[in-house]
Amino acid sequence: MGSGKPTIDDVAALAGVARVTVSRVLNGGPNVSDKVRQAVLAAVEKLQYKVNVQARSLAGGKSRVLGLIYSSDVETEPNSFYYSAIELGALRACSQVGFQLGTHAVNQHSLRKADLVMEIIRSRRYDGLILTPPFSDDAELLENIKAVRFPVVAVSAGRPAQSIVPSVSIDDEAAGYELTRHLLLLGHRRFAFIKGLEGHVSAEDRYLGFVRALEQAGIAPTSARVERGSFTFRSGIDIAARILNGSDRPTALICANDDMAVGALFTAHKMGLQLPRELSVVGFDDTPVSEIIWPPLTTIHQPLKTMGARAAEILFDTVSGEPPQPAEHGLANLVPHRLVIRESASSPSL
Amino acid sequence: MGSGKPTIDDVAALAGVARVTVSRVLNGGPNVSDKVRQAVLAAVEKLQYKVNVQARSLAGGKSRVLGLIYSSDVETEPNSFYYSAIELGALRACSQVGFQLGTHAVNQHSLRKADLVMEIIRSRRYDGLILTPPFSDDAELLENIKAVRFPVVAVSAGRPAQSIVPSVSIDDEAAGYELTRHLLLLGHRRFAFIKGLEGHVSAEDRYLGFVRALEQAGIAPTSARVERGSFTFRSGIDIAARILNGSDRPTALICANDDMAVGALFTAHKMGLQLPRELSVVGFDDTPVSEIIWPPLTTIHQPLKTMGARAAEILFDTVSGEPPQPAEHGLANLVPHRLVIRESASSPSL
DNA sequence: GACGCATATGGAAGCGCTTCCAGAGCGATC
DNA sequence: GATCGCTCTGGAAGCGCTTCCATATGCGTC
Repeated sequence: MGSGKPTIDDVAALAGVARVTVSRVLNGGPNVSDKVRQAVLAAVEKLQYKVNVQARSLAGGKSRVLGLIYSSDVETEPNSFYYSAIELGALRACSQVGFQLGTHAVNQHSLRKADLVMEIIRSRRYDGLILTPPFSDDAELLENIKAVRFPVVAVSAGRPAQSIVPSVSIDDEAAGYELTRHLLLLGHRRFAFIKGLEGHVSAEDRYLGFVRALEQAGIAPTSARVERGSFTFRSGIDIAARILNGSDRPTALICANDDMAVGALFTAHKMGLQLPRELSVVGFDDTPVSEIIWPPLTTIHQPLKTMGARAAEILFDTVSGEPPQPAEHGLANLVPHRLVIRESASSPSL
Repeated sequence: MGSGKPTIDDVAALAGVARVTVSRVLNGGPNVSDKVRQAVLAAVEKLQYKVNVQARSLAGGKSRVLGLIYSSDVETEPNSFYYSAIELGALRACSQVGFQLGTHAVNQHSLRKADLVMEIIRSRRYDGLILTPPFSDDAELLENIKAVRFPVVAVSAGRPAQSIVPSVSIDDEAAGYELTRHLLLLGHRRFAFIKGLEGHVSAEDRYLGFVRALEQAGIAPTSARVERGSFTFRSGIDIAARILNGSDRPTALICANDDMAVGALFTAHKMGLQLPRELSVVGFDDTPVSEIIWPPLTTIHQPLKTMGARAAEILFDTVSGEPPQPAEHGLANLVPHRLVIRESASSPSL
C-alpha cells in the first residue's frame, strides 16, 4: 500500500475497522453502526478510494454490466437512430446505478444469429441482456434464453414474444389505429401501406390497427395497396415509386417507419408532386429526421429512450433478485406513444 | 468442477497439463509445443470453455475495456449520428480483438466536465479512452490525462490538441478548401458561412480552408457573411433565416455541419426558394440525412466509422505496450475525406 | 442471574485467472 | 563429460473484493 491505487484494505486500516465492514458500508449492507459508517466514509473520501470493479465482479459473481443486442445490417444503418435512442436510455439508467452497458451488433442474416446471442450469454460478461428487434421477436431464441434462466428483456416485442419474457413496448396496434383515424378524419379514402420486414411483429401490429380503422370506417381493407419494404430509406423510395406511378393513386400513404416515409417523400418530390396537397405521407417512430425533412412528418412518437431505460430497470430488479414481475400479467410493460401531427398529412385535394 | 461453468482448471485437467499452460495457449504465449497446444484446444472445444473475463481482468491488471466519451447535450441529440458512427467503428474494432467498449455521455456544460472524465479514468474500468469533440479539443484536460500517463486518443481534434496526445482526424482545412473550391468553380461569388460552436477547433479549420479558397480566387473573405451556430438543425433554421432575409442574399451557403445545412434547407423551403437554383447549400460530415433530404446535400464525407476504428486500434497498441507512436510526428493520424457531390449545390442562376 | 435473541464486527476462504520464478530436458560447445 | 543456453512446463503467490460463518456485545425475559 501507500503506492498505487488505494484498496479496500487501505480504507479499512485508516478507518480502523475490518475489510468486511468497509465492504458492508460500500454496498449498503445492514448492521453497521452510524459511527463506524461515518469513519469508513471519511476514510474513503480522504483516500479518494474507488472500488475495483473487476475484483468486485469476480468475488461477487456479478459483472454489473448489461448487454444490448442490436441488429447490424449495412442496409439498415441509416436507421441506426432507432437503436441509438434505446441505447442512450439504457445507458443513462445504467450509469445512475453504477452499471455499465455493453453493446453488441449481431448480423441478423447470420444463420448462427441465435447461437451468437447464446454465446454472448455464456461469456458471463453480462448480468442481463436487452434484446431489440428482430431479436426480441425470435420466439425460439427467447425460449432458449428462458430455459437457461438468464435475465432478459425484449424491447418492442410482438404479442407472442411478450408472453415468453418481460418486455417493454408501445401498443403498436392502437398506434396504427390512431394514425389511420387521423388520416380518415382528414378526409382520405384511398390508402396505401408500406409494411416492414417480415418477422418484426410489432411493425406488423401497426398494420392491424390500420385495418381495424378502415373497417370501422366502412372501407374495405382490400381496397388499400399494401407492399412490403425493408425499413430502409431506399426501399421507401422504390416502393413509393411503384405505388405512385400506378393508376388510381392513393391520397394517403402510411409507412411502417419513418425512414421509409422519408423515402416516399423523396420519390414524391422527384415526381414533382405538391406535398402534402397531392399526397399525404405518414411514418412511425418520430426519429429526428421526421422534423428535419420537408414537409415535416406526421408520425407516431415512440419514447425510445424511456423504453431503453425501462428495460434496464427491469433487469436491475431481476438481477438483484427482486420478485420476478407479478406473473403473466406485468410481464409486458406498455409505455405511451403519441400521435405527432406535423405537415406531411393534410386533407386531400378534392 | 463438473457442475457450473467449466474453469481453466477443468480444461487443464482434461488436457492433462498445468493451469499455466492452458493460460499460455489461450493468450498466445510462447514456448508451447504443438502437441500440447492441440490437446489444450481440444479440451477447450469439448468443454465449451470460455474465459472468465472478470477473473482475467483482475489477475492481469487490465480490463480489456475501452471507454468512449461523448458530449451529451439535449440540444445536439439529433446530431447523435456523428457519435454513433464513431462508436460503431470503435465497437467493431474492439470486438475483433476481444475488447469491450463502454460509452460515457458527459454533459459538456457541466463545470466539472474535466473532473468527470478524470474520475472515469480513476475508476480503472478502462484501459484507454477515446475522446470526441469537444473533449478532444480541451487542451487542459488532455494535459491532465497525459500527466497521469493514461492511454487516450482524441478524435477530430484540432491542431493544438493533436500535439498533446495521439489523434485521428481528417484534414479539415483542406476539406473546407475543396468544398469552397467546388462552389467557386460552379460560378458562385457571393458566400455566407455558418460556423459551429466555439471550441470545436476542427470545425473552425473548415472555415480557414474557406478563407484560403476565397483569397486564392481573389475574393475578399470579408465580403462573406459569417455567423456562428451551434451545430443543431434549429440553429441552422434560425441563422439561415437571418441571412436569407437580409439584403444582398448570397448564392451559396456553407455550413460547418450537415445538421445546420439541413436546417438552412428547411428555411429555404419555407421561404419558397427554388433549390438549388436560387440558393446552393453545402454541409459537412455526410451523415445519413444528407442523402435523405431534398435536395440531397453536397457535403464532405468524413469516414467516421474508420476514425472510430483507428482510434481503438491505436489504443490497443498503446495498451499492449507497443512502442508509442514514432514521436511528435505520427501522433496525428490523418484519414482521407471526400467531397460528395449531390444536388443541393449548382451554378447560381444568373 | 442464566438464557435467548437481536445487532454489530471480524476471520478466513475463495472467485478464476495471470505473473513470477524455478526446474526439467536436451542438443551444442569447449 | 561438464558447462552453457535454449525450449518447454509447472508450482505458488496473489490480484481486490465478497461471502459464509463465528464471535462479541447489549438488552429484555422468566
